Formats: sequence, structure tokens, C-alpha cells
Amino acid sequence: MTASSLNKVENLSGSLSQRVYQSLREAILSMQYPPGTVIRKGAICDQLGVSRSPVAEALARLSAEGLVDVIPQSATKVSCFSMDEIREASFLRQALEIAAVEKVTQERTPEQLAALTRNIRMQELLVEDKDFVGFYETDEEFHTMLMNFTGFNGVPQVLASVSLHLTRARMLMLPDESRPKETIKEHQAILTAIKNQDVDAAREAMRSHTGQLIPRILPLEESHAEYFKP
Amino acid sequence: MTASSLNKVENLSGSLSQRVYQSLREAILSMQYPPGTVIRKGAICDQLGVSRSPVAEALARLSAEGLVDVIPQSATKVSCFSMDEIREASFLRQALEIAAVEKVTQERTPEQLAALTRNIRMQELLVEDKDFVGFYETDEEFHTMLMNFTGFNGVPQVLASVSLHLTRARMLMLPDESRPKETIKEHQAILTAIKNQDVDAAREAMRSHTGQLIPRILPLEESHAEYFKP
DNA sequence: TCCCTTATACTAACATGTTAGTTGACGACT
DNA sequence: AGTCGTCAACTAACATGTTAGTATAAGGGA
Repeated sequence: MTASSLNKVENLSGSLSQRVYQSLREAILSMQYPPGTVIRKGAICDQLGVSRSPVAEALARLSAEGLVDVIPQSATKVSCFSMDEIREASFLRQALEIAAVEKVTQERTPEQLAALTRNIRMQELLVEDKDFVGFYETDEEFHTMLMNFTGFNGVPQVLASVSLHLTRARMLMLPDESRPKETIKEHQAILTAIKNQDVDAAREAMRSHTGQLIPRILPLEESHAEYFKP
Repeated sequence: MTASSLNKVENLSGSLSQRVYQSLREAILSMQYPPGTVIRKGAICDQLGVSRSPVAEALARLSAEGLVDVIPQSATKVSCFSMDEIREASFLRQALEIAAVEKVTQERTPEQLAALTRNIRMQELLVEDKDFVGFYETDEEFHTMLMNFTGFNGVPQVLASVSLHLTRARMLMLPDESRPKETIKEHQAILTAIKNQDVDAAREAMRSHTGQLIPRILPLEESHAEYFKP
């Protein structure tokens, strides 16, 4: 018995279309709906027990975000990766991360320093325990904290929206036992620069850190060619 | 006789909802629909001669972009400015512009240098002629060219989408006879750094240039308080 | 006079019926 | 046998009917 791959709308909040949107988005980002999957409105309606209106609105938003490609009058598909898009997403992410760390470096409070230090300590513990899922989440949290410390409430969401394709592609990467330790060193370099209020060092440390992702994604184009555009 | 403030959908391309979206977006960005304007779906349907479905989809997208605020079951309004949002938009724009100019500085071709030089020359001519509207467009074009020269096709649109609130707020600013000359100097400083392939100089020139906007927007909160959130 | 209640009108949100464009398969003609 | 034209089935797109939540204004009580 195959469980429905969509979260039930009952578990979410907001308007019906909002919940359908969240449900579909989650399924796409988690690769439960891998690139190329055809999405039929009728099927979604049946699975979620809603009518076509909220589904149409949800798909319109997903289309605007680039997560699905609509072929008029014909079909809707989960969008495939293209290396160009991924490079672009990485560029945008780097731009934001650098701007954020520059600002935080100048304005950081002792409490923020403490929180970042605690986060990195947690990363170390999780790697020692070989809890790589926990490490992944704590790594994400490190970057989210930096976004929040800019003082701009919407910045974390903007980062998430420009990083959509990166988030999906990351799900394909094989776990690499040696990478987390490198990651932690890079995070420490960033934190040190923030502590020293050294903007130039912070920028370059972040540039170096965010530059690590693309080389690890490149091989995916061959190992998972079915998910990429020709 | 008041002409309809919306562009007719006949003049646009794409699906009906796409055209409705473009029409509404244009009206909002150009301040034909100023902040606080209530948008009734029924009225839009009548004015554009379409049914409620495409209007609903268009408003869903505008809502996701933050151009309209939907009050559930009650009303939809053109979103008001908040100085926080504007500061945030400025931060994001600066992040992108800096990242772009850094990349272009490293990779620029002779053709790109020539195109940028030509653009600035045009700016000078337009200011001499006191054609400030033309200058505004050429100024915009200068920045769009930089985005295009990154080689990432989607970057110009991302810039536009993070700059939505800035674009609207700019419509309120009074023309300032002295500002264009300063702007040109800043553009020239950026171009010189690009020419010299001096990444640090390019970054700081762009940082300085993009930092000029917020001080000019700040007074609007008092002079146009009706457009701002309390 | 002021506040609370209540009824009514209005709106967005949702459901469903209808249209039109696309795709793929089948059959006829070359 | 291969190719082109036609037709049937399916899908998104659009139109319209229905529901439910919100705001406003009128009326009654303190």
C-alpha cells in the first residue's frame, strides 16, 4: 500500500490554497516529486480532497517561483535542473550571504556571538556522534541565524527562494564523511572574522565557504542526468 | 471622462491570467494604483472583461510578491510602504549589484566596456539636454547591463523583484537637478574600476552608489505619510 | 449619549460546469 | 512500408454558481 506522497492539508494552516501550495512545495523540495514528474490537477484534487480552484492558485505560484513548468493546455511538470540555473542560484546565494555577513560583522552583539558559538559547538558534537542529519540542520541554522541577525525579517525567505534549486540538488548529493569537518572549519573562520569585526576577512571567508557547493553539485549532471535539462 | 486606469488585456501576450497579472502589476508599480487602494475582483473583471478565475490567479501571484495585501474574506489592498521593507529591499539590491559588479569586473570583455562607456556618454548628453526622463531610463539601463553581463539570464528579473518597493517609492521622489550629475560621476567611478579590473574599487564604488538612494527616500515617510504603514 | 447586539450586504474563497488547445493513435492515401 | 491527415481522449484554462467569513449600519438597552 503506497502512502500518499503529499502531506494532508489538515495538518497545515492558512487558506486552502495556501495549504495546497505548502504541501506541493514540500513534496517538490524533498524530491518526493522528482524533476520531470507530471502533476495532474485532477490527481492532486483527489489526493488532497479539494477542488480545482485552490490547486490552480497553488500551481500558479509554484510556476512563478520556477518549481514547475506549465505546458499550456497540456501538462504541468516539476521543473528539471539546469546547470545554468544552479550556477545562478549559487551566485545569488553567495551575494546574499556575503552582504549579510558583512552587516552582521559590523553590528553583532555579544548575544549573537554567543549564539553562533553555541551553534558551531553543536555542529562539532553532532559530527563526533556521526549524526549527519542533525549536522545538516545545524549547518542550515547557522546560515539562517546570520540572515536573522541582519535585522531584516524577510531576508531568510528571500534566501530560501533564491536557493530553491540548490536545496533540491543537495538532496541528491551523497554523504561525504570528510566534508562536515571542513565545513566546520569554514564556519569557524567566519565566526572569528565576525568576532574580530574584520569585514574583509568575513567576506572572503564566506565567499570561500559558499564557493564549495558548486564543485560538489557538478558531478550530479552525469550521475543523475535524468533530472537535468538537455 | 475617466479613462480606465488598467491596460487592456488585448495589448498583452500570454495566457489571460498572465495578461491580467501584467496589467495589475503595471498599474501598481506606476502608482496608478497607489498604496492603500482597494482592489475588488468584481471591478477588475468588469474593467478587463474577464471572469474571476484569471483575476484570482493574478492576485495570488501579486500577493506572493508582496505587492498586494489580502485580508481574508474581506478585501484586497495595494500594499503600503514600510521603511523596514524599503531598507530591506535596498540591502538586497545592494547585495546583488555588488556581486554583479565584482563578477563583471573580472570577466568583462572589450565589447562590454564599450557598451558601458556608450551608455554613460548617453547619460551625459541627456542631462545636458535636461531630458531627465530619458536620463532615468538610461540610468536603469546601466544597471541592467551590468546584470546581463554577469551571464546569468535570470538575474535582471531577480533584481527587479527585490526592488519592487524601491521602484514604487522612486515614483514619489521629486526631480532633483543636481542629483543626475552626481549619479554620472558615480557611474564613471564604477566603470573606471571595471576597466582597471580593480575588484575592491568596483565593490566600494557600487556600495557608495547604491547607498545614495535610502537618504533620498527617508523624507517621503513624512511628505507622503498616507502611503506608509503606521 | 454611548455601547453592545444583531441583521444585512458585500467580499474573497471555494466548488463545479464549460471551452479550447494539445497529444497520440489510428487509418487512408502515396 | 512510410507519411500525412483526421479523430478521439485528455488536460489546462476559463466561466460561473455557491459558501462562508467580514464589516457596516441600524436598533435596542444601559
